[in-house]
Amino acid sequence: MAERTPTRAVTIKDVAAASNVSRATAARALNGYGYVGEAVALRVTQEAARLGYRGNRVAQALRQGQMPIIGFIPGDIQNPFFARIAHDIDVLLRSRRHNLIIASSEENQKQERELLDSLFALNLRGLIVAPASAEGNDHLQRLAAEGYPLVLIDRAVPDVACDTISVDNARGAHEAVNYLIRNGHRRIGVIHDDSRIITAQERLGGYRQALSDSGLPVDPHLMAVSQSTVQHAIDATIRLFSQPDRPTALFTLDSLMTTGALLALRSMGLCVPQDVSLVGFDDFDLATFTDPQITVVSQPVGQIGPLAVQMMMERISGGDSPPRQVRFPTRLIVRGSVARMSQSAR
Amino acid sequence: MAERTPTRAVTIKDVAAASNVSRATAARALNGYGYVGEAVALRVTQEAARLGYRGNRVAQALRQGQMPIIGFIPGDIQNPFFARIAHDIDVLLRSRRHNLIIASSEENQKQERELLDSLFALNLRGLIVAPASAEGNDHLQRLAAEGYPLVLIDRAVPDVACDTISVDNARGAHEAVNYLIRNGHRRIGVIHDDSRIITAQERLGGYRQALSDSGLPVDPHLMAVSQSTVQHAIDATIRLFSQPDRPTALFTLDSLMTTGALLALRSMGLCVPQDVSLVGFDDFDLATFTDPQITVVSQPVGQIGPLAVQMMMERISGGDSPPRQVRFPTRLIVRGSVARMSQSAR
DNA sequence: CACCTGAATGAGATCGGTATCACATCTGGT
DNA sequence: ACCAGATGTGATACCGATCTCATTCAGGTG
Repeated sequence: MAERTPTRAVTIKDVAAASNVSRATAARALNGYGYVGEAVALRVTQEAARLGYRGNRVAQALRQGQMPIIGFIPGDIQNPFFARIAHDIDVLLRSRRHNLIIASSEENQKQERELLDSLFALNLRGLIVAPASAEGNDHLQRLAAEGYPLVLIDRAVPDVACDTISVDNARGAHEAVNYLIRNGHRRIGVIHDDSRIITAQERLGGYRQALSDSGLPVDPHLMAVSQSTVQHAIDATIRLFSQPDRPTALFTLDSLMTTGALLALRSMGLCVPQDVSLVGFDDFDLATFTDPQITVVSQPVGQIGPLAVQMMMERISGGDSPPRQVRFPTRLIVRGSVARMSQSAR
Repeated sequence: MAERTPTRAVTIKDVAAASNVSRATAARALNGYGYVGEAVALRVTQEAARLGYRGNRVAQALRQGQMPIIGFIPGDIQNPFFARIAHDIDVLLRSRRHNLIIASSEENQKQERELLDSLFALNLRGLIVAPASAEGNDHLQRLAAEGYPLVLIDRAVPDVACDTISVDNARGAHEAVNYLIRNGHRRIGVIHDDSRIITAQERLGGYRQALSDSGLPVDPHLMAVSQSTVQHAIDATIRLFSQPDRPTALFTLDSLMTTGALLALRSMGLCVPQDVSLVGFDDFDLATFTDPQITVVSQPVGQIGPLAVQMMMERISGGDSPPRQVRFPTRLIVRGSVARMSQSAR
């Protein structure tokens, strides 16, 4: 049928020639605008189908100014949290005839800047970003100020006026720690990371606040610095629980740290929840896989992607309403990893 | 500084005007080809920097025929196996100044076809695909025949002549089942799926072959049909182990099924490995998280992405050597989930 | 019957960058 | 002094699709 040299694609010129009309008329027939004769329109569409014509998106994009593509810069695509969101965004965008480019910043702001530049140069329609750092976001600020479609997810940052979707980290952490306190715990350890990721800062803030609200001291000996990897969390947990007067409960700031803590506690021969109670931030597969299952603060992962896409599409189609800042509540899922402290043990 | 209206980007025309040279000269200076005077070159690059000029990739792509983008169609981006590969590909492509578009087929061939079309229309430089089905791959075949840069990963399919990277599924499965046999097991169950994914078929083939090689019968009662989800695997496992003469060992064809099997066995009060020995195909986080840890057939995940990128870049830069078909060996990682059958128990 | 309106079409500009070609200038060798 | 070749620069075509503008022709109106 369609006689095609291997390398050359069918252009609108070919269709026009095959239909004995001009390029302009062919374009009108194929895109259905302006005046086109019925017979001609039919002929053109048939020829297009016969030749296997597919419009060249690049040329269209040049004319119209942009590619039908949205960029997504998550903190780390291998993190199930972001993988899930990426998947949701991808599916929804596709249903709106757009594509998604994913480029992971690997929690590195320098890389984030580079990615931003490189994606921006592709003339995408907009960007969805989970900023790697709470500070130094002038690159985002500039984009937002220019009115470029930008949606921030998971991590709100100050001074950047754009649509933002985040989670109430402070309150979630507060609730988790408070739950431990209500169960009689007084020495509550925390594995946190010293990075500039704002979610971690907010969660640590919630931990501190919960302690002070109950009149408990914020003891530096109970706070172990880690990074957001399983291995670092293992080390930090071991450090924390090798102390003479060790915590009776532990709060971990994300799922990787929770995993690390579990592995470390097991290697130290400490049982959850008999020896140590545990609450983690962010729900994850493993949490229901252990025995007992882990009590966690869960985030509404499934709502973030869809809302991000909705906000993005509104921006793209010219909505210039003031930026929306949505903050989802978290939910404490009580499972079996917290034991009630007896009075005597305090 | 750079006086920019919000919507209009800096073009090479602006740079040329600011430098008092023609567009052609500006282009030469910025891309470093042809003859350009030293002083002029300096002036142009400085003006470009001052104005914040970023080349328009879309225009470049139109001229040169393609976008500096590779497409990737995995079976399921939420599967850690593919997430890992996607990440590797992304990092390597970026170091070669390319971007990656990921579009998950969700193991659905129809969707795969649609994605292929939609990505193809974007004039990408090439596609990396994990075909959803072993059959009906005329869409891939056509692309390969045209000489379009195409690399198939994880799943080799017959009749498509292009670079392919896969894993020796049959041999891996054979080795796993053989290991169970050597440990005295005779009634070895398998959870398989009836889908058209070729890896599953090959692994099931290895299971069958290992049994026949040892003179053991292939008993349909020992084979439970599932799908590649945790929930389906749970059901299949329960069915399998509710029979009167239940298996003493179980082989699962992928990590999701292994997870499901573990959950099901626990819910039935069966202990691994005392009551049932278990070997799974594909290593995964959970496997080292359980007690005892699970013996698995591991695939060289970390090698697939890099090799795929290498092959792709060779194709893009015009290499027209005959298609390479690389098949990686698997490795049996012996951990604690297989018990030796005593003679008496047979 | 001149004039207008709407339908149908083609010619050509345009998007931003790149590549070819032509023109000018300069150098050095004979 | 003259020409070949190297060097620097601008004009212009081109990639493929779209859109504006001009043109043509049919039919209706005063």
